[in-house]
Amino acid sequence: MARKASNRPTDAELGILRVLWRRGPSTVREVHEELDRETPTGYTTVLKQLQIMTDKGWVVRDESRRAHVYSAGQPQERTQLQLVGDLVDRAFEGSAGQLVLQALASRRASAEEIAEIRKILDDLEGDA
Amino acid sequence: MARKASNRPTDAELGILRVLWRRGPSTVREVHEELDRETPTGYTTVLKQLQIMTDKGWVVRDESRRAHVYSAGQPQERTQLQLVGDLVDRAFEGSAGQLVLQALASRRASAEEIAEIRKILDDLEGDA
DNA sequence: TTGACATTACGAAACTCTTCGTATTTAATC
DNA sequence: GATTAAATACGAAGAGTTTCGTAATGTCAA
Repeated sequence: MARKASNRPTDAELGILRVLWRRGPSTVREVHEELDRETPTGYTTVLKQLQIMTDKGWVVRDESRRAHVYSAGQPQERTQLQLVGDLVDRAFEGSAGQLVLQALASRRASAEEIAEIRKILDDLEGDA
Repeated sequence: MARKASNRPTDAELGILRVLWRRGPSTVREVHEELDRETPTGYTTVLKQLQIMTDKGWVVRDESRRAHVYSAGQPQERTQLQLVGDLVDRAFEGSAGQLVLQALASRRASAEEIAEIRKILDDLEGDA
């Protein structure tokens, strides 16, 4: 009796991806140091996660040096896109507009972001 | 060695919440019939989930009749808000604006929704 | 009251996720 | 080559999720 794999990074995996997005390619030690500051974590825990994430394809590993170097397997934007699309399907019946409304209603967006959002809205209406 | 409870509905739980949001208060049989169309599921599976969700507080149970009647424990919008906020924190470094940009870049929004989004943007800028 | 049948309760199996201890390997240094 | 420090590999434990079979219970009708 299993659940089907969900095609999105788990919480721990996303925590590591955040670090890699910020730092770029990093060794286990580097990832661990940063992660350990936010959330105390064992070194081998991070190592194991990175190994698992390599298998799953979330990160790629450069083994050319003794300390392997890991980096995100796909651009940050692509992963974010997947996550948003997934949430739209699971909680908003496929309506991105509804999700946007909830997001804007709840949290601050910067003036620059608001301007960018307007531009995208213009483009969207231009097509229609 | 545990992961900490994540304060958001799991996939199966969200599937059931979607049904309750659409149908309103429903018996196990009603939820099962609808869910089974999209994703074949056993009756007792749905029952068990609803019992678990009752414990977790995601749904409330009316036992006044033989066939218990379940309904969502909080408004759809509130759960959606939690989910969006959670994703903003976990994948967008707290920036709702970035999430909105990704959402709009990826999926269609209706003309009505776009108009509504513009209105919210106006309000946001009015405050600032 | 006694079937018959629907419904709920209970419990466990199969699997994933997360964590980390211990063992092994690697590479530089003596 | 032997020693040593750092890094990786392995494996397993504990918690949570998802699924469902089977048992117990409730309800209506004959």
